Amino acid sequence: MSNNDNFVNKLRSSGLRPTRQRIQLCKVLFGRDKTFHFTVENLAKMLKKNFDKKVSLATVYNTVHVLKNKGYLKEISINNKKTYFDTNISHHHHFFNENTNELIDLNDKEIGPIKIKKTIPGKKIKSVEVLVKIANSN
Amino acid sequence: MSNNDNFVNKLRSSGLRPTRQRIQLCKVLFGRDKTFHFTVENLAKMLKKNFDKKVSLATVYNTVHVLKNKGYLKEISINNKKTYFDTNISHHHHFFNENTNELIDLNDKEIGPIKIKKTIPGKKIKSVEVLVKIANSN
DNA sequence: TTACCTGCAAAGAGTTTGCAGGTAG
DNA sequence: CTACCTGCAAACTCTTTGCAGGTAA
Repeated sequence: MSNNDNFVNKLRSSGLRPTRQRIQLCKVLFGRDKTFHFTVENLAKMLKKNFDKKVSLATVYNTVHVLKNKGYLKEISINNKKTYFDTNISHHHHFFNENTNELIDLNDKEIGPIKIKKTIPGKKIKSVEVLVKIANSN
Repeated sequence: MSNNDNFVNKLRSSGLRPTRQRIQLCKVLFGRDKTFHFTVENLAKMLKKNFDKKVSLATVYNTVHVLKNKGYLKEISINNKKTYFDTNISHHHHFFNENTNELIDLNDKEIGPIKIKKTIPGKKIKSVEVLVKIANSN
C-alpha cells in the first residue's frame, strides 16, 4: 500500500472524501518518520508553502477535527491560547518548552508509573496526562 | 489581623490600590475555608451576586492577572476554551470532571512520586503538572 | 446528477485595550 | 491634586458556521 492510499484510507474511514486539499493535509501530517506536533495555524502555513492550491483555514479546522474525533490525532492542552495536536496517538506525555512553545514527546517508559491514590465515588478515570514544563537552565 | 486587612495587604503588595471592587473580589477568592477553582466569567458572576456595585469584566481580568503574576493565584491548563484559576498555590494536581467541568484538588500525597527519566540538554524542569480526567462511571 | 466539499466572509467566544470620567492617597 | 482605577465599548485572537459555487463518485 502506497503512502497515498494510506492517506485516502484514513480519510475514507473518517467519513471524508479524499479531496486534493485533504490528501495534501494528510501528507503533511502523516507522511513523515517522526511524530509531529502542530497547531491549526501552523499546519495551514505548511500547506500554503507545500501546495499550489489554496487551502482555507476553515477546511483545515474541519478536517483536523474529524481526524481527531476518529482517533488519528490527539489534542493536547498546554495553555489557553492555542490548541495543539499530535500525530502520536499512543499513550504518552509531553515536555513543553516555554522558550520556543514547542512540544517534545515523553513516552511511558521515560516516566515512572503514576499512582492515583484518591478516588471519586461514581467516577472513573478517563486519562492521566502529565505535562512537564521546561525552560533554558541558564 | 482581620481578613479585610489581609485582603488589603495582598492588593498593596501586588501594587494595586485597595478599591472597593478589588477588596470584594479578594473576599470572594480568599475569604473561604476551602481552596477555590474558578474562571473569570465565573468570578464576575459571583461578584455581581454578592456586591451592590457593578464590577466590570475588564476589572476582574485585570485584577486576577495581577494577583496571578504576584503568585497569589495559580493558572491551570485544562482545555483551550477557558482559563481556570486556583486559590491553592501549593504544589498539587487536579482531577477534571468532564461531566460538570469542575476541578478537584489532588494533593501531592494522593499521587505517587513522579519520576522523569528523560532530560533535555540545556533545559531545566520548571513544573510537572498532572491532570486526571474523570467522568461518570456508568 | 447528487451529495458532499471548498473558500470566503461573517459570526462567536474569551480576552485585552483605549479612553473619559471617578476615586484613593 | 495627581496618579491610578473604573466601566464601557471596541478591538483582538482563535475557532466555528453559513452560504454560493465547485468537485468526487
